Amino acid sequence: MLDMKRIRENPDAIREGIKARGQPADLVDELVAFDRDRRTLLTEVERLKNERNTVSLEIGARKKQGEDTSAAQAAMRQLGSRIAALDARVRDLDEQLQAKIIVIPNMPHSSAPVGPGESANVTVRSWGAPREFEFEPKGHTELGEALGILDLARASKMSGAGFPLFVGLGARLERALINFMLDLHVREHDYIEVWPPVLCHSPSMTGTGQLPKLATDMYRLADEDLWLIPTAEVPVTNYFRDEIIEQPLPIYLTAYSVCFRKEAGAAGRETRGIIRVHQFDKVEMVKFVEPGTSCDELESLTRNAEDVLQRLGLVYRVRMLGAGDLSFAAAKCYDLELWAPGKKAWLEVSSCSNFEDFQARRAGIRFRDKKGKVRFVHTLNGSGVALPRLVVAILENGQQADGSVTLPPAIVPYMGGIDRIAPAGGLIR
RNA sequence: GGAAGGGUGGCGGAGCGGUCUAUCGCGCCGGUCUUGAAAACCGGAGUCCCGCAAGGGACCGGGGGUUCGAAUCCCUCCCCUUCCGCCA
Repeated sequence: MLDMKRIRENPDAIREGIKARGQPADLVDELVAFDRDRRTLLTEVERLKNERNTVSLEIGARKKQGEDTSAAQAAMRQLGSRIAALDARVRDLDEQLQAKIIVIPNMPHSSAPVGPGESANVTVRSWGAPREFEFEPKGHTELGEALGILDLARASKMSGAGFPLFVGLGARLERALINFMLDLHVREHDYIEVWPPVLCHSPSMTGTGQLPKLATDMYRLADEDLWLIPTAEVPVTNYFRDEIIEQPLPIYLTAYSVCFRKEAGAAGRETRGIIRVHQFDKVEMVKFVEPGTSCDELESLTRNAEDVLQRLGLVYRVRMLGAGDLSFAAAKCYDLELWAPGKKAWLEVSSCSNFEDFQARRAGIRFRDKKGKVRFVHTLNGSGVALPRLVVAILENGQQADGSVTLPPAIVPYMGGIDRIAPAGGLIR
């Protein structure tokens, strides 16, 4: 959420920012008009309340003297109904204002390139060289099913299309990767581990910016105000919702969680395999930092995510998103994309974003600066990293001519010493 | 799911119709003293909104009501704690 004062004082800059995202900016003018009306009414009703407070106090004093105050009481009763009417109008304007301001996206950071959609995205660096294959590399679905570690047919029997089912060493690989990533962030990157709820209510979803815009992309329980989280960003960022953080910043939190997404707008895209699924595992990193430091913190957050990929020896590139491709709440974002040689495509496994004070304002997350003044923190988060696509890259990169898959050395200790998955036929341990 | 008790400033905790301008304690900030710190003493400070300012208004879990006037009385919803039931 943007500061209303900022919109009031720089409407042109706000309009520019929204247009850079490729969205219509007419809401800004409505907002400015509503805000002006609200302040006029507010000034008026506050004047009347001051009068009521003063006179009511006098009435009390005069009654003690035994005076007749019925005339004054009648006048105040009338004033009271005027106040009630004005209060109702102010509240109405407040609600409309809130409904409008909550759907205005964050302003793109000045360093984010401008251009429609994905057109302005740029590769800022890349790591590793794609492996040369002496045979035609297979896709992860074929590999996984042949190895008996991925069973999409049975998954759909349980839950319908779009759900992963890992079996045997596939399930173990999933668990090993989660542990590997959490250990890395906790032991070497100074994050504190959190194991959060995967159902969150509307205030939390609004706090991080999933609501109201993404309501149709999320699963919701039928009888309660609870949603299945699309990312651990939601519960972990809301850790400090409506709080003034009393401990020193920055604070780094990391969490594994399962994530749920309807992918409603993605019908027909990536339907085969586990590249786009309704449920997936992810390790998330979240930062709460002082405003002046958030740019640098985004760089180190991104390096933390890259570290996962480098230790696994996977080829990747870092893309800086243009304004047109930024998510609703982000001011700046780097995507990490893994090379998948079977699919011959780059797969997004992490989005590292700086939200500046946009989420903090919605969620009421504040701190005291050096002068003791209460201010909004800046929040950041990034995947560190998302699992299904990571598994895709590991399978496709590690595949051998005989159909087996060699695992990255870094994960072998987490696999109990197993460094290779070979086809065995049937259910195997 | 049932019963009881609670939600007050960063924390603890008073207040139960009008000097509430929300007592007090802890913690916090500044100062005195000290080589430095602690202690002691003195002083300061809740959050949000409107206003150039002076100042004004709102906020005692949320919403509604009663009243000239509500932290205080009434209704309602939410949350927390304890006990019972069920349960991984």
